[in-house]
Amino acid sequence: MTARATGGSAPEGYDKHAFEPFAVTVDLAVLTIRAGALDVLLVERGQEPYAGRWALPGGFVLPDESAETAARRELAEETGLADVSGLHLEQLRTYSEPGRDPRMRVVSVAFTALLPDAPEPRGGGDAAEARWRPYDTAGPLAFDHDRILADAHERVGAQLEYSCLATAFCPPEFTLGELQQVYETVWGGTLDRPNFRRKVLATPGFVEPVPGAARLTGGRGKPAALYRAGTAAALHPPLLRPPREGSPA
Amino acid sequence: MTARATGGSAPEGYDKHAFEPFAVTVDLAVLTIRAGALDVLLVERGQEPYAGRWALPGGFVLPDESAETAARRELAEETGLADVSGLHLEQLRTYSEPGRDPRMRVVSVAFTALLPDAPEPRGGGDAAEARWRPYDTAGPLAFDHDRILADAHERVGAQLEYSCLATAFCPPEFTLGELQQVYETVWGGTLDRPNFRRKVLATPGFVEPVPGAARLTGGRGKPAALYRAGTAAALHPPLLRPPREGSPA
DNA sequence: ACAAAAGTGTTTTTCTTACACCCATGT
DNA sequence: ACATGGGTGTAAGAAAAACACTTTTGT
Repeated sequence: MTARATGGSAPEGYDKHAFEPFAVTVDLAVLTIRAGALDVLLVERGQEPYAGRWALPGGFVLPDESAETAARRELAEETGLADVSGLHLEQLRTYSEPGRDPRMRVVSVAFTALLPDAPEPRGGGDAAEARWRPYDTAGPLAFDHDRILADAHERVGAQLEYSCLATAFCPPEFTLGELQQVYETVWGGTLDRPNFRRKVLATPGFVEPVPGAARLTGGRGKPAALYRAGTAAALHPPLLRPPREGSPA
Repeated sequence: MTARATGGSAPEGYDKHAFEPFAVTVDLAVLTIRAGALDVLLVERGQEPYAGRWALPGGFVLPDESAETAARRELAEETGLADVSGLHLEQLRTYSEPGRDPRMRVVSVAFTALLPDAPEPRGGGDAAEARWRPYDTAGPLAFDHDRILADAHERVGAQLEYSCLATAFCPPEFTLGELQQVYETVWGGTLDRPNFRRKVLATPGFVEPVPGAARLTGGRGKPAALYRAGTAAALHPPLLRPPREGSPA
């Protein structure tokens, strides 16, 4: 809905300052893969509450912004990247428990952002310190950010199954080995290389080969072919996570 | 994030009434299946803007409520159902475009709700009129509710593939034919009954048989066995939508 | 007897899986 | 030579799709 009286409790006259206001913010779970590990961007809090604790980057939605616009602005500020227009940014969900910020009523729209390479954050804005931290040892975070981060991880893991999202973790040109590493890092297991390769190449629009020559993978081994992200968004059929031991009947 | 100064634009002193407030509301896309068609709950607007137009039910989030709590309260008010505690309610996403309500800044957290049978809405609250409308002829709705409704439909359709959500459209005890109708109605096609049956029964925890006897389906035909919703939440492997003609390469 | 809906069986095809194996490069 | 990672092939098994067929009810 939008502003309209229901339930007999909400104002109809729109006296904009008569009722208890909600602050609306965005929180960002910015994920990347560095050295084969899933990392998350965190900022150190300077003041109470949770002073000295790490938190997800974020900030207020300004009066003329949508949450998406605010999220992209914050992403640029916190990472220090010049161009964030091509980066993957997606709404996760909204957190609105009354007590989640002890000071006032704050409703926060959370986003997940996926980055390919990972330059050290430039610590823009006024954030005391911004830094990449391994996902596994990120917590405990301020506020309800542990939960937000866990939700983000779960969502990204699920999206890898049925969307082409994995390419968002890769640079513009990448090898199939790098793409496979994305899956293995987020899912936390290993995949069969020949089968992974077949599935990816059999999905139209997932990746497309780059006409140029092959590249070294970092020294050893046969040079790998380069691919670009394709035009497809969905994966049909999906690339299912290998079933964990013990879960099936 | 939560209230914290970033980017140099947000207040740090928390003068709760000094800045332009955001109104926070919930919008509900309440879906059900009636007579083999997908129906959505709509309310008729009494005043401007969009007076006389149909809209999704919803309302303000009260100062001590989470968005989820507000959504369930609105659901009870608008449907007139005595007990909405068991009904499926899930956050869809948040809509925050600055111009989506011409009067003031309204950020709305949208939810999807799924109902089994469908009593005519009792028009609780102050909504002038509440009514079930076929999904296909629901629009055009007020505000950005066409978009919200379309997003809800897409989300529910996708969730049928990899979750046990379909049982939320069914009464406590149902036949496999009814369950199949849910899929066919939401997806808009036909499924092969023997194969559907096998897939459902092969998925542990999706449905479980009711010890009692068989029931008539409405007159003709062999009485069908009754099932209850199982304990599983996810569907492994998923029940994939039949690919539409023309989409695969 | 017939229509309608539930339920079972079977065959064909497709996809997944688990490997074995070769290729190209750096040390 | 050999370790390392890229890439190809293939045979066994599992799953999905298509369709024929039987069962049980109401009219």
